[in-house]
This record gives sequence, C-alpha cells and structure tokens, in this order.
Amino acid sequence: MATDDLMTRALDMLGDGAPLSVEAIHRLADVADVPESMVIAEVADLLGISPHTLRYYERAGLVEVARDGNGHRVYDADAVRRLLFLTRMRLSGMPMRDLRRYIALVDAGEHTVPERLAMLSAHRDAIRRRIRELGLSLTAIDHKITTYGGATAPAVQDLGPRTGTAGGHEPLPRAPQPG
Amino acid sequence: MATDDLMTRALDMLGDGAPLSVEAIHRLADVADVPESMVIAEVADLLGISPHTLRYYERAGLVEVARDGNGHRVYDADAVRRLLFLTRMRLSGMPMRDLRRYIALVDAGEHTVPERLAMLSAHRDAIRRRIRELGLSLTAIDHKITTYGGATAPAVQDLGPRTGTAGGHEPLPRAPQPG
DNA sequence: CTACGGCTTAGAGCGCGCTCGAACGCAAAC
DNA sequence: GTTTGCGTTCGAGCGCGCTCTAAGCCGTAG
Repeated sequence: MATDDLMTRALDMLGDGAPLSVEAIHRLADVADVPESMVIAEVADLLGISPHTLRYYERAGLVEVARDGNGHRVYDADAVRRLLFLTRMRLSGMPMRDLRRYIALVDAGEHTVPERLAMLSAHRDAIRRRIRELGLSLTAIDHKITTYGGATAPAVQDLGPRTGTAGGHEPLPRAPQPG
Repeated sequence: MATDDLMTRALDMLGDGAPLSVEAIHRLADVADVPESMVIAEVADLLGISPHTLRYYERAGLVEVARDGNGHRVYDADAVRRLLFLTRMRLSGMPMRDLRRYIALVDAGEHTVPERLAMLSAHRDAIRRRIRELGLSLTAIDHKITTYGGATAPAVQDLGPRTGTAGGHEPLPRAPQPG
C-alpha cells in the first residue's frame, strides 16, 4: 500500500542534497499528474493515507466527493488537489479543527482570502519554530551519541563527580537513580 | 507558569541566527544550572511541563523521585537531568513506549549501551526525516502564500482552465468544489 | 451459482499523552 | 481556629486522529 506516495517521492528527491527548486516542489506536490477522476484506492495510494482516512476527511466536511452509479466515490481533479493540500497541512502539523476552519473560509468566498493568508502565515511560523526545535534536539542527540562513545565503547571514561564536560548523558549508566 | 523553560530560552538564543555551538546547547540543556534538589513546581517550571505530567512520568516508570517528611517529591539533580533528557526526547517526537524501553536499558546496566546508542541513532534519523518533511511543507506553503498575492490582493489573476503556473492553491477560491 | 474482493454506511473503539477530579494532609497566614 | 495554598494518591476522563466492525451491495472470476 502506498509504495510511492508523494511525500516519500519528494523526500527521495530531496535526499540528493539539492535544495530542490520551489517550482519543482510545486509541480510535484500541487499540480502533480492528477487524472480527471480517481477512485478511492487510487487517491489513498497517491496521498499515502488509507481509504478509511479519506472517508473520515469527507465526513469531517473537508471535501465533497461525487458518487458513480454504484454509489462509489469519484474524486475529480479539484477534490484530489484539495486533499493534496489538506494532507500536506496535516503532515506538517496543522490540526483538523484549523483545516475545517480554513475550508469553511474557502467555501465562503474570495473575501476570506486575507484570513486564509493569515492562517497560512501562522502555520508557516509554527513550522519554522518546530524545525528550530527539532534542530535543537537533533544537535543535543548528536552530541549525546558522540560523547556516549563512537561505537560500542563503554562510553564513560570519566565517571567522577559529574564534571559535566564530556559525560553529558543524564541517565547515568550506573544506577537507575541515586535516589 | 513556565515563563522561561529551557526550550523557550534555547529557541530565543537560536533566534539570533547563529548556529549556536554544540557546547552551548550542551551546557544549556544538559547540565544547566541544576540545583541539588527541587520541588515539583520548580521542576515543572524549568522543563515547561505541568506537575501533572511530572507525576505521570513517574507513574510511567520513567523516573524515581524521593519524598520528604511530608510525602512531597524531592527531585535531586540526577532526576532533573533525566527528566531534562526525557522531555527533550518527547518534544522531538519519541513515543513514551520507546522512552520506557530506553530507561529500562539504562537501569539494566552498561552492557545495554550499544542498544541505547541504536535507539538514539534511530531517533536521530527520525528527527532528520521529520525536519526534511517540514522543510518541504514549509517551501510549499511559502510558495502558496506568495502566489496567493503578497498581502490582501484577491490573489487570483488567472482563473482560466487551471494553467497551474501561478495559482497553485488547490482549494479554488471560487466554489467549494466543482463536483 | 457461488465466492471473492472492494466498495458503501453508521457508528463504535482505540492508542496516545496527558489532564483532571475527588478526597485528603500539612503548613503558614490571617 | 480557620482559611488558603500547595502538595499527595488513585482513578477516571478527554481530545485528537484515526481505525476498525458489521451489515450489506455490486461486478467479476471460476
């Protein structure tokens, strides 16, 4: 299931190190090869989420989807693009309630564009902060791994009274806790 | 409550743009000015979490905390450092179950160091991937905000048949959905 | 004809990580 | 002495975002 969803593909591309132009991402994640219409399994595979989740999003009022003669969902290109957007926002941490709000604004007409932009900006700020937080944690963990002893070494050369220089691993490898 | 917890302070420092040396982070977040002992409110404030959560972590077996004559918790420096570590790991997305496992390893003795390192490495990889994911989303949202129309503009100069060049906003500002 | 796989619905259930409520203890302030 | 405030315990409750169950319909393969 979902062997090559968009985010996976995008990350694979990013793996090469190149910053990947805005346009490339745009083409990749926004206006990707979206067919005229798709069935639920195809959309699920494309987005890397389950059909269950797609139905849940629909029930949540995030998207409307037409049915065919058998009552089966038929996703048109616009619905897929919206779900693409929604999925990316979810993946970057925007809560469902905000997405509901955003979609309500979209459905309310163009006069809500300023508020939509405000929401997007706020979310962008949240993402930036999150990235910085993660960068901080990453540095700390990097440091911890390094000072733990490169590979399999017992890692604790100085077990003296917490000189606090090299052995910065809080859970001291000796006892559970001095207390 | 928690007006200046560690992560907030660290982010403020990072705000200046400087990459902030490993040592600085180390000193800041690992061996920070940890007193001999602290009460629950102080620890909560330091870590930016609630006393409720601290008790919860203790119940979850992540840390042992001594009591004073009144049955009140007394956090010694080691406990605080461990909680510092745990909080950073939680904040960077490591699930409780993994932390329980990690702590069990710590308590099991030095022979578990290799597995601990493996866990830390795996988590480091997870953080890196997450950062790349967020970077991707950030770029996409940046692009969307830009093409939406810098400020308050109606944003949609070309509403033609989805030329897909400038108006890359999936939820078309016109109707809820064509379907 | 029958079985199977995949879709439909409404609604229940779940895993996670807290978060809170209730009932109580103790110490300092009024 | 009583109130205020912070602590304690145990256990229940909650918000989120799915995730699954049950019962049923449909089209195709064998």
